[in-house]
Amino acid sequence: MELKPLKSFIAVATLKSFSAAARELHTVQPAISRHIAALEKELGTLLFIRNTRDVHITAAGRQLFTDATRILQQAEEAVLRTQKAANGELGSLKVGYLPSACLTFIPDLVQRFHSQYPDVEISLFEMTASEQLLAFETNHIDIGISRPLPQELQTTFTSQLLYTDQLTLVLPSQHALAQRQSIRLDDLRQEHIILFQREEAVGLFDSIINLCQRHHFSPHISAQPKHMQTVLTMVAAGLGVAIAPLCVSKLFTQGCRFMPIEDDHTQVLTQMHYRSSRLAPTAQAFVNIASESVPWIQNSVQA
Amino acid sequence: MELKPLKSFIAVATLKSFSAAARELHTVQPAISRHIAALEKELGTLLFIRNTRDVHITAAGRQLFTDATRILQQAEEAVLRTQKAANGELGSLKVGYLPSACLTFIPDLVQRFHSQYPDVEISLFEMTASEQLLAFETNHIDIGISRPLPQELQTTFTSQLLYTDQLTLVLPSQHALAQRQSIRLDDLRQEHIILFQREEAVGLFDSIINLCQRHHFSPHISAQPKHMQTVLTMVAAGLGVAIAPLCVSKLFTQGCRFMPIEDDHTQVLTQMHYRSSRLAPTAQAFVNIASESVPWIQNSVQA
DNA sequence: TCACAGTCATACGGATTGAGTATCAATAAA
DNA sequence: TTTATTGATACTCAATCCGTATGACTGTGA
Repeated sequence: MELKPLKSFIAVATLKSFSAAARELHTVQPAISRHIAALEKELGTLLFIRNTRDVHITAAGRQLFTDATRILQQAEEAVLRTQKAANGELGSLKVGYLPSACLTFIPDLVQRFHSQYPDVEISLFEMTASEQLLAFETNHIDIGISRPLPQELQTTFTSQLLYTDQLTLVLPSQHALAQRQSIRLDDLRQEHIILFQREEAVGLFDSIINLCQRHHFSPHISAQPKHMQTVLTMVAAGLGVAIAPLCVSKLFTQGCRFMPIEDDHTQVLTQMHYRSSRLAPTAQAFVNIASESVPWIQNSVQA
Repeated sequence: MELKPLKSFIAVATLKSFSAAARELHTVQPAISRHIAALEKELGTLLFIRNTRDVHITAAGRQLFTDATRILQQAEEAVLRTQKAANGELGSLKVGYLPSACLTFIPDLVQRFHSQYPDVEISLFEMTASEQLLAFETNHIDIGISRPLPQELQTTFTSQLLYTDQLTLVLPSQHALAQRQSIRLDDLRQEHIILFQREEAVGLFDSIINLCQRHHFSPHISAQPKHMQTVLTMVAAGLGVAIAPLCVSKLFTQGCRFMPIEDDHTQVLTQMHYRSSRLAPTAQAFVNIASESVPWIQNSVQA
């Protein structure tokens, strides 16, 4: 069964006339007759009872009419939906992100996207950087937001800057240094330093280590949690001090004190990553929206 | 858009291979390539990303896949449904019937039909005979069950006997004759007779009149209700006596007494009627079931 | 490294399909 | 009765679509 004969059938059923149906479909009456005859042969049933003057639909024809109408409508809709999917206006989108770096802007960014692409089902996943890489492998996310990726991944992934942050010192409230307005790196030589796990941000981790080395000390690293919130919790517990992106101050910070580091100007980057090849149209749409939003994101983070 | 290319598309999407799809569809690979190319041209989008080694579906292709699958399935189902409709196994059926004549067997008959034709939506309408004729005109019923039709309608309608009943006398319980075991027509010369409206059963009405005339009296007809229940109510109210089919004894009969008429052997027929031309398949199915059920109906009425 | 096997795309020829023309039979209206 | 219109049918021709042959490309295995 093909759709063209079904269109003829619907025209005949609607207009109750083979000739009129032919005129409507910009063809000739014998073509319509053949379409109907072919359908009737395929179905083994009369669809119309026609003498040369009147055309009456049969019970079988009535049934086919309802089905054929729906089928043709769905065929039309399928075309539109496929085209929308190609434009990223329809489909699904899965985004993984570092909560510590994204909590301030992700809700608004997603809302922006949703208002412009209401038919895209967007799924959000809080993930560490290494979880994101795993999720890329298994196609569980289309887009990941985290720190810059290690060198060797920068060919398979494309990255785009969302905002830049600075480093801050995080001390326990009761710490001896906690009353100062700012601090210098040299002051930290004797401190136990709590750093996040290296895999979560290789570049940042290494540049912090380098920073210490430039000030002629190797930090006493007492733990490497995966989650920034854990870093803060450990600081609050008095287990050490942390050097972390300032954005962590948006997390639960009870018992922590944040203090600028005078002699550091490290730029901490938050980037959006996606596979360089075969970017889903919905993901492309998200990338566009996010790119447009960069100035606004930078603002919202500093506020 | 036609269905054949969609079938090719689904095969390719399923097997992730043009060649394999061709084998599955008993055709050759270039045909598949052309189908996909045609779809892609019509939709203005790539459906697959293929190098000569791998075939990957695109987001647009994924969307089309879900839609196309549904469309093809519905096309198959449409064929089956249309054929079922042609066999009377699917559709609707509207039956009008005289409640007084049918109450005893209609529920079971409908249940028989429904168990054999579960996908037919059957509608029941209590109707007088004249209401049935009107309903036939406006296609509100396919089948009517009532008394034999007047002669002039017996060409446009086909009728089939369901059961035969006999006449009975209905008297008020307090009537002078109410204590007798049976009665003869001659005994009724002085009685006011309540008869149903002539249009509701022309033949029966006239044969009752003739019956009286053969016994040399014209009945004093005091009213002609359309509904048999009204006849009984009027008898119970003492407004007269009635001659009616025995089946009315299944109605609400308080205040009425039924009495055989010794010298009458009139056969009261209950028939199923339908238009001689263009009988809906569902109606044909019902007619068949009803025909098979005739012996059983006859029994159920006499019980 | 190279030949091979298997992929999809493309070009071409032929068969099939399908549309359009002409015409017929039937029927309602004039 | 005539006329106009309907749907069915026969026929012709054109478009389409299939199948074959072939090419370009790429993993695979020797």
